[in-house]
Amino acid sequence: MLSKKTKYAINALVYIAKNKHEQPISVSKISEEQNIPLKFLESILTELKNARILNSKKGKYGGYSLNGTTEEIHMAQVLRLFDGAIALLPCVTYRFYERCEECIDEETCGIRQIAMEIRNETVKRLKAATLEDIIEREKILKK
Amino acid sequence: MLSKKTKYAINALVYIAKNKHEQPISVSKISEEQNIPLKFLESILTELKNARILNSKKGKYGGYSLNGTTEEIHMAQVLRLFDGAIALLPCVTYRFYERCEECIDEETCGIRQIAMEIRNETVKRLKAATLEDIIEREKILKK
DNA sequence: TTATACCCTACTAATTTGGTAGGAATAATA
DNA sequence: TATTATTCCTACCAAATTAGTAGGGTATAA
Repeated sequence: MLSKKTKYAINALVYIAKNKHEQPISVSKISEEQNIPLKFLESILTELKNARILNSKKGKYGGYSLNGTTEEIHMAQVLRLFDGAIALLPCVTYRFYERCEECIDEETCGIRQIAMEIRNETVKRLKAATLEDIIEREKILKK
Repeated sequence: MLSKKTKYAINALVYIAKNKHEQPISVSKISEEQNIPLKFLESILTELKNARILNSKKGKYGGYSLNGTTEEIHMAQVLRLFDGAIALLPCVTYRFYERCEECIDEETCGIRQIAMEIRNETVKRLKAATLEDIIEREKILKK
């Protein structure tokens, strides 16, 4: 399951992407429009900024804007940032590798292979889920 | 990520399946062979019994045996039992449906559609991952 | 210079995870 | 029938994670 943090982050990013003509957008605006607790959202956007997914501008009329195009930013990035590894097992992740303590032989572990196949498929789809793709899907669904 | 409970459960099931000629098998035997804390494993096997995935036999020379063939028992069942929903969002699960509180319109939510596609693919693969399949994969990997 | 924003450091309550402890009930066998 | 090996049942618990809140400090445009 995605954490609320991840869901909030994606919703905020999609919102910013949809309103790119009026950037930067303030936290309070996003908070109101997207139903996200203000202070919590503040910390989320700070993390997105530190990860260079967003740009920020301080002071009056400041706010956040995308750092990159809507085709470059995708769900896999956001998910890894807030929820960590995407895979079902720590031993099949690339960035967050860890051995399963209870595992007797990683090389011949049957569920490891299955977890790897699922991860590959999932990551492929999450990378394809760019902001552009999400917005496009919503347009089609609205018809 | 799979919880330890789920991993322990799968390892125990695979172990029981591999040794089906000497059933029933006691918790202590599985605990030793599979590196799983005894008391914790006890509670896991009780849950598997309550879910009718295992049979139990009380008293001396008692223990657990599979309730069903190795082709019938698969990872999706076990995962749902211990970790709940498989999907990334509560609004795309069949058995554990819940609305996302923050969601503005479920019908036109772009990430919902993506989550649904990922769930379908993942469930398909987890259902194909029967005990038989896991054991077969391990045989091939050992060569 | 003032109002509007982001930035930073703490704190916290509730839930989940990964167990442990102790004994009662049951069944095989000597 | 006593012993022993096993499952079954209830209760407890510590650590980690999640989903926030509180309270200012700091930068900047008008």
